[in-house]
Amino acid sequence: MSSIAEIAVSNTAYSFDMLFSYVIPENFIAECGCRVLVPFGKGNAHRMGVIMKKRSGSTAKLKKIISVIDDKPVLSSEMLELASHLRDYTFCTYYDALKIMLPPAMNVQIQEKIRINRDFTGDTSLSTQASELFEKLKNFPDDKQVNDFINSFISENGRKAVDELCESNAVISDNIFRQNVRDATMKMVRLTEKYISNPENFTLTKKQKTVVDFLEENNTASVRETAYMCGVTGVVISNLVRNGTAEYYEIEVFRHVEDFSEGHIDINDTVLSEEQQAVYNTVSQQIQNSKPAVYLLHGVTGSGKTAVFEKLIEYTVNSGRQVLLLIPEISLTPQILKRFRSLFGERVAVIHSGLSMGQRLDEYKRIKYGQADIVIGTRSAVFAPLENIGLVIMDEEGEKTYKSEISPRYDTHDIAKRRCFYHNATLLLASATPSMESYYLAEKNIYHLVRLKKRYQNMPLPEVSIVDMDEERRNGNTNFFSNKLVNEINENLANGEQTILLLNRRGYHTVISCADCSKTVQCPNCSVPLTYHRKNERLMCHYCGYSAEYIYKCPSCDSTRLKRIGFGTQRLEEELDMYFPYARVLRMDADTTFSRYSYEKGFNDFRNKKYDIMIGTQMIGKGLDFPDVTLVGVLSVDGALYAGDFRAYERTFSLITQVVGRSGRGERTGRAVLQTENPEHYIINLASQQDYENFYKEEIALRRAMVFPPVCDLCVFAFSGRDSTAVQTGAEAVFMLMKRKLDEIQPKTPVKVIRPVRSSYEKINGRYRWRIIMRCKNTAEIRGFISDILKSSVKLKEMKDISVFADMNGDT
DNA sequence: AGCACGCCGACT
DNA sequence: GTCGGCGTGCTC
Repeated sequence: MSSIAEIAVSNTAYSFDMLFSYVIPENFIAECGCRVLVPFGKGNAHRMGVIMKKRSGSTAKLKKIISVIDDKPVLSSEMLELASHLRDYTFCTYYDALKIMLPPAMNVQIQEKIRINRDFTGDTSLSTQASELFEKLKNFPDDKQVNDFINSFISENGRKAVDELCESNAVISDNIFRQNVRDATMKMVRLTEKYISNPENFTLTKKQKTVVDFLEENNTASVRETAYMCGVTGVVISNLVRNGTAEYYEIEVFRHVEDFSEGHIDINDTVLSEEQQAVYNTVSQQIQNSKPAVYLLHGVTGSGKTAVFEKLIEYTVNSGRQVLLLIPEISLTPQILKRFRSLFGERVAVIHSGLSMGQRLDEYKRIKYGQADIVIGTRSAVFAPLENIGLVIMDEEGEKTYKSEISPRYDTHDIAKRRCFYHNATLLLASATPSMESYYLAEKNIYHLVRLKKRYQNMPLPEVSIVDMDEERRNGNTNFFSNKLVNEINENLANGEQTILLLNRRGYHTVISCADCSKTVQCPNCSVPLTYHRKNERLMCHYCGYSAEYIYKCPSCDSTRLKRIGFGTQRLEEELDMYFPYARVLRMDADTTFSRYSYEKGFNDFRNKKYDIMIGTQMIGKGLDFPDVTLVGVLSVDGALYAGDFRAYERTFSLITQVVGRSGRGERTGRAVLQTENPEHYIINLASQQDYENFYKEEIALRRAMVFPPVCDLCVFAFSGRDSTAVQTGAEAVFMLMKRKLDEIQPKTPVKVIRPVRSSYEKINGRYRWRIIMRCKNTAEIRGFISDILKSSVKLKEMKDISVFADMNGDT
């Protein structure tokens, strides 16, 4: 008879996280995987928990479960086990690990409501504090006031007396579960009728006036957008609402997920080429074998990987098993969704962050109850509650969005692999530019490598020209556009063909620099320069959202000789105007990010040939399929090359390869123009030839020589805090601790700890950041060491007010 | 992270 | 004499 539950409790710190044992009261039905409510800590505050294990044993001194939330488990035993794994590998708490497996709507908040038992007839055994409290409570006329009083009583005196009253039944405690239902709406603001008819009745401050002017011009906008455009915080807007000038209302967003299908498409209309068929045969054979295996599909851009996926998915679901298709980012690949809904209809469930909580919950249920056997989604969809997986596909597997940057800091590859192992399923990783990690494992025959070498229908690869911008300058052209690129664009315009222009993000931003002291204007909260935004004529910080008015005087030396530098959007605009005055140009700005579906609209308009040229950053270079694009220009490929971290070459290669691959996907051969200051650079040359194999050879030699992943693992210990020297001191104290402990344990695999350094942006959001990088092998022993360090570092006095986390193989 | 217990200074 | 400061240790 098992009567004890081992429970993962919410809101524990990593330093004391463990499974806590509670008694399951006899009349409770509480299975593993059910959510429960438990008393926790000295104050017995109510907390959420999930039952991880059950056992029998002495129940002495254990607290009791208050209530069981689910009558059936919400998490399978596979998921519970996966949560423990996640905790061991990513150094998070049990509860954090469990939380990402559930849709956010299931992450309920508990609110305790206490009401008085009017039938209670006194109890002489009550302590004086409890009976005094009870006497006071009796004087309140309604439950609401009782509850309010008790809450303030608890915060002043603790819950001892209240619990006593609960125990003796003098008051009754109910737990209300509140779901975070901020569902699918966007907060909008508009001027009131009252203001519009009599504006003279209102007195406005300067900032309020800005907002009102903006609203008069635009009628209505989202609160976020209004704040952004006017350079104010939400407070100004809420003041306007309070004095009756403006009003809030809500509109529904993200509603378009349902209507994705464009009528039924028959999968039999998809005909595979010989090469595609060969890949299909190999992988489907493996799925039939029902043995866990990983395949790496390296297919050149435009080789028709999606068609192979479709056939494999059909094969898998026809054999009664389920499929998980993971994609790097949903807002850039709406066509994939459309396509799969049209092919497979209601069997497809979609999980991504753009859905409302209600929709996510619905999709989760459809998967859980077996109504959907094909799941498409981003990173977190790898935890979809499928119970009979046959195939997991990771499209564009080298994309960095597959690595979580927030706790739990997991890598989707690991989770997918583990789930495939559990389900005897096949994992198919696919990319035109596989990650070094995956290709390395394929080379070692741990993964099976399959290839698509030809473009679909044997279309040739784009013809790539590399333009030396240095030489261009020597010949007197100091503009952003080389003569070559201008000629190519003109040719496209004349032929009615489309062009994509790619800028690197760093250059795209304009920063303000002083001609006298040569300092840039910095964000007061973050150690990054403020960027100039053309749209609202303000200076903004991309890390913390700080916004300031445009300045004309250098903050350091008071000089007025300020200049805008960077790949000025302004100048770009002017040059576009000068060279291509009649072209229809679509700009996919970073500024547009606050309405993510404006991307989609933009892409659709571009696809429908409403524009001749599309300009944007990284994001337009990946995964999109525009059949009429025959020219791709990269204005400068250099920025990414010198990003400074060890993955810079890999990312540059991938970016160039992918963007060049956007060109010539329809019937006409594509061209690409790469502008660079380093025309001889091997990365650029290899990428222009789409020569992944040689890139890999060069790069792996480098990684071997320098001892970087994939030949070893890198664990980053990231420190942050409000005081800059305290963060450094904390990091140094932990560094000493690490050295000492390493000497003690003498690990079996080599470990090298590099002394603390400032993070590349030292200050973000007012917090200073330092890091320690550790070269190691990700073994159980090393993970134990990391966990131990994290737990013991919170006890160091130097670490007071400093937070630290460990990230295995994340960004350095 | 909270929360209680415990040991030293300024105050009616 | 006591109220309250925040150092220390624990959380089933």
